[in-house]
Amino acid sequence: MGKESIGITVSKKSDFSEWYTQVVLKAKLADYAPVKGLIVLRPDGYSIWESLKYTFDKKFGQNGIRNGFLPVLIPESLLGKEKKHFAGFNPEVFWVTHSGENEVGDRLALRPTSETLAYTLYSKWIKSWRDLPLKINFWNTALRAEIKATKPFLRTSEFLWQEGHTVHATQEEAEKEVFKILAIYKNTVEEELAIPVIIGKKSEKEKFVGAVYTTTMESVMPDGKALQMGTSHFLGQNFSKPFDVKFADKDNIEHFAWQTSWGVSWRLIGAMIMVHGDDKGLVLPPKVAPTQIVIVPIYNSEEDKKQTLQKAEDIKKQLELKMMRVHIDDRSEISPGYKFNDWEMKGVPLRIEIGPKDIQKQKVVLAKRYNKEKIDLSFDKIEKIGQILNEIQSKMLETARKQADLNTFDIFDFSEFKEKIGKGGFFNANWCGKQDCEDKIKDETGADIRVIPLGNKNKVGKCIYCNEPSTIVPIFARGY
RNA sequence: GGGAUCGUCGUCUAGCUUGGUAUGAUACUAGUCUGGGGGACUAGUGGUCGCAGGUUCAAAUCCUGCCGGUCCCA
Repeated sequence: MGKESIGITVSKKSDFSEWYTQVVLKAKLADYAPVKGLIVLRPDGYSIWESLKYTFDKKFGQNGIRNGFLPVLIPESLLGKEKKHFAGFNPEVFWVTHSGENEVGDRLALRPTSETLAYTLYSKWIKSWRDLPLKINFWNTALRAEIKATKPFLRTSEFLWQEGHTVHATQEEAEKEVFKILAIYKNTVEEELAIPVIIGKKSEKEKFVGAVYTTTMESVMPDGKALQMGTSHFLGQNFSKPFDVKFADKDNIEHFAWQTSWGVSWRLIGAMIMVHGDDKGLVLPPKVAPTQIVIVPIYNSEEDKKQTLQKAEDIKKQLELKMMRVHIDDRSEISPGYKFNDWEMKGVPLRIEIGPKDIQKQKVVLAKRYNKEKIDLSFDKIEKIGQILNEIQSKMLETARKQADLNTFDIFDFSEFKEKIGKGGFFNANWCGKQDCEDKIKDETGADIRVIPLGNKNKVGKCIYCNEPSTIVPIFARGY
């Protein structure tokens, strides 16, 4: 196997789909499981997830949300209680029909989502207005059988996610919660993963089955397709009624509660790979990188080796004191060049090269992954590395934002829309609000309404399809 | 939902048309030399050819079914 097949063998531009799969496998984030549509997370992949979980937990906690845990099996009778909800999920539910040799009475679903189970419990737990609000988040996996072609992190039959479920005494408070969560999602994804997103509402057609409305966070990927990166739903009383989630209010009258549910999944990792990766492999934003800095010591004689490794250790300790995640690649059997390529494929944000020549000049060579820049840094400036990592983080967001802007277009003419949609992108287009037009646009272009951005009001125009007057400007795109 | 294509040591692969106990590389192990962008030489380990049937004296190769991967189009 030559150097061609150790690294990524296709370019991101010419064969995006193949490129993506290779990066996931070769950067050792994940591998395929023996069952169709399931993947295994390897330590570097799981570490990114843990980092996101840590940040979300902190922010959820500040908002009065605590974590709980729900079982994976849901009886059919429960899952079917809210009819539209059930109809929406039924085609992709995995069913457990046997325990050992015996058939189970009520079939058991492997949870596709936990609303029905959580709310059965909530109805027991909530009696009084004093029990509200109830805000619990669950970190778990959900199972939805994917018949179509699967893709690691983006479309798998089981995925890691968090699902939050809150209950409130008033509609106003519940709706406020929906948007608070959406804001947490947006700022976390932008600050941690350096991916710019657009938040807003889904159309009636695209909303979560069972919700009153769905808010969403969407981003345009480098191949021009849209990726839904998280949703926060206002459930109204649609579930509290069938599940009997009610409480005695201060007026001593029983009321049905108002509810929300919301989630993000490991799709966020998929988005990060697509947005930042390049032809050499993965590029990790420093904040979520399992290893932020790799030190490659270079030496030949035994004496040089000792001296170089010693200095590398010193630098490592110095950086670790500042809470940076550092690794020294002291593998002796492979050459420095191999290591450079290896760590670049794995996306480590910064590389420090140090050898006898550097020690003589009291400096190291610092290589930045995201723009391939190499600079000299003297020993007494080592502590500046923290600052450099922060700069990289913000530059990456900036670059991603420019990329997204280049993939976003205002469009006023339907035939022009049909022509341009082939190349992908986000299209801002006026829409009359009728589902009929939405359906026909989808039929003729393959694009659907990804998001109706917040604060988009009174932009007077004509519906791109039927030419009726319109004040709504959703983003149309083909999605993942 | 429709179409195409693939599955052989850890990885990539030759062999399949025309059946006869599997080729090479890389990785791995050991040693020597090397070391600032995917090193060199020598020796060694590793595969019941995705799974299950069938045809045959004989199946990686032919037939049937299944499982899994990848890509393209709705």
